[in-house]
Amino acid sequence: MLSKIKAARSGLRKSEQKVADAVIEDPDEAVQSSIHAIATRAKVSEPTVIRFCRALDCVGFQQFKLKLAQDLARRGTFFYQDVTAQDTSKQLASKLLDGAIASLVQIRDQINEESLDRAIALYEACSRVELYGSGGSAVVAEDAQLKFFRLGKPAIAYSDPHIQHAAAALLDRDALVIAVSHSGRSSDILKTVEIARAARAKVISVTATRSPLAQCSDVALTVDVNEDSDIFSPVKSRLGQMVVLDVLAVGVAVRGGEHMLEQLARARRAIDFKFVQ
Amino acid sequence: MLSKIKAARSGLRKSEQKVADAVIEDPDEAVQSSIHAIATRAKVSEPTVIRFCRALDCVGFQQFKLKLAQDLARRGTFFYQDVTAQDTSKQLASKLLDGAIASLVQIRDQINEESLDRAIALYEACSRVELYGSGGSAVVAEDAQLKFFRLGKPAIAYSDPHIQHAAAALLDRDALVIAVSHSGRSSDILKTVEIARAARAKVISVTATRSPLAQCSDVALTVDVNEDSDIFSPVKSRLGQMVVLDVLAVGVAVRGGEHMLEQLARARRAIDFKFVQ
DNA sequence: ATTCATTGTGTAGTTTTATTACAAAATAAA
DNA sequence: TTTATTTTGTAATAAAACTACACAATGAAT
Repeated sequence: MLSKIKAARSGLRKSEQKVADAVIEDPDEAVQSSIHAIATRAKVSEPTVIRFCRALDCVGFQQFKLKLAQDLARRGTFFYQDVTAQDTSKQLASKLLDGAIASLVQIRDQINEESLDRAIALYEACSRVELYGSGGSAVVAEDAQLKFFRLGKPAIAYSDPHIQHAAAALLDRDALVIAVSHSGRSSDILKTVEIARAARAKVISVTATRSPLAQCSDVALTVDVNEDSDIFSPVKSRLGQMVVLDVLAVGVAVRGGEHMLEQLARARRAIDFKFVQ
Repeated sequence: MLSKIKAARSGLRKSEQKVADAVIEDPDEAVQSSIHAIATRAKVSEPTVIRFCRALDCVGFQQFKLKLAQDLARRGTFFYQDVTAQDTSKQLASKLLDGAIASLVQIRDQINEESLDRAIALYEACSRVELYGSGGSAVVAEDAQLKFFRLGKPAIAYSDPHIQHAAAALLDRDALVIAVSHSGRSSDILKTVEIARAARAKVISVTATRSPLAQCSDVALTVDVNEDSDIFSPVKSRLGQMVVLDVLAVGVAVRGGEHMLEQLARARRAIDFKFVQ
């Protein structure tokens, strides 16, 4: 709703724009105000405020306020907070989970559909997949390997930079590399990708926007997350990377049709077989 | 707010309870209704509706509606939806991310503070940590190893069940095991934990509520997630497990005071050093 | 069982808020 | 400059929210 106001602003009449500005300036105030209060603040007449609401596809002021309130509620649900030594365990957990949730919300709102489609196309065109990630990203690469090797083409993950170099040198034009790196600035992974591209392999990177790694890959699936806060290596971006790779794998699976879904179901049953009870 | 109404219901007067019931029965309708409409539906007078609002710590009906609306907005934000073959990539990604977010919200709302405190205490009392997880859970165990080994005590993750057995047999009463398993029913991990406990090591499990694994460990950090939908091995519970272990590690770090935080900062800088630019 | 006190509920009226109809002002076109 | 059109505000109306107060119900004490 707030973004809708911003988008619609230029298409509004002059005095309606004043209302838009007043609302944007302090939305929290706006949801608690009456028409009169908003009209006064925006220095316009009361009917203008109603016309403003109608221009935004609301039947009246009340509905506008309701929509705005819900928008604000969604927005402010999971906000990042620093943990302090005084927090109880419960508070600590809530804060960290809120942070993680907020970062996934951010990723959801930033999905680049085109990149995703191109990534799926690259997988469909390749004959095998190699996943490279070191340190924390190794975990993500391994997790993704588990998904991709069930999709029918060989998939393998390497976490040692030296082995990555060697493996990359042995790739060919039918190979697909998925390079995972939080910062996209680690010299190891950049070198590996350079080698892989020299061997004419295709490269999908899962990394930060506009990072060197993103720039030197065929498709970049970007995962940008506010990490200032993480005490350890970046958990939040790791979660995001895992989900993004899950999206890619599911995307491939869904486009693979019945046959592929059946194959996946079989793989799951084989694992469930090991459970007791 | 809705849960507040439910909680307050019994403490309300008879006719106010009628209002509560009317609101609970159809909250979405309620947020769009006037006092008159709600009063009619609940078969009470209009002032009763206002008194009902006041009983819930709202200054008036408008504020009540606003709060309720925001509550509903938060509630219905991320709901799980199955992916279909007709989805665009964008829809697919949104659905999967919503599902992941919903599961983290669920975990946040289910945190057991007492378990968390006891888990922190177990870490503080131990001299070394071993992390066991196989298959998908191996990834989680490895990720956690990265966190825990920075906290000052040796930490090692094993993903091969046979090696887990052997390692568990060599533990002593000062060792802490962190056992990760989605289902908590894999016979391998149960056997491993049995061996570890026979060696008098302490066991923290990260698994499903009331699973065999949860029942045979000293502390269970439970991660319950609706997985019906996952095409692959359970991504959502894996995310949840990672975050829960992050909470545990941060909890330990925060209680460790300045010294420990400084040590962690140093570890991060050592890694950042490798980046280009 | 009856009275009195207390609590709960509704009626009727008041105030505030939202909305409409219309007229004046501003803008653009002829 | 005139005319048509759009934009904006004024004033009136309708609707909604709220208040004051009176009546009803309940329960405790005689």
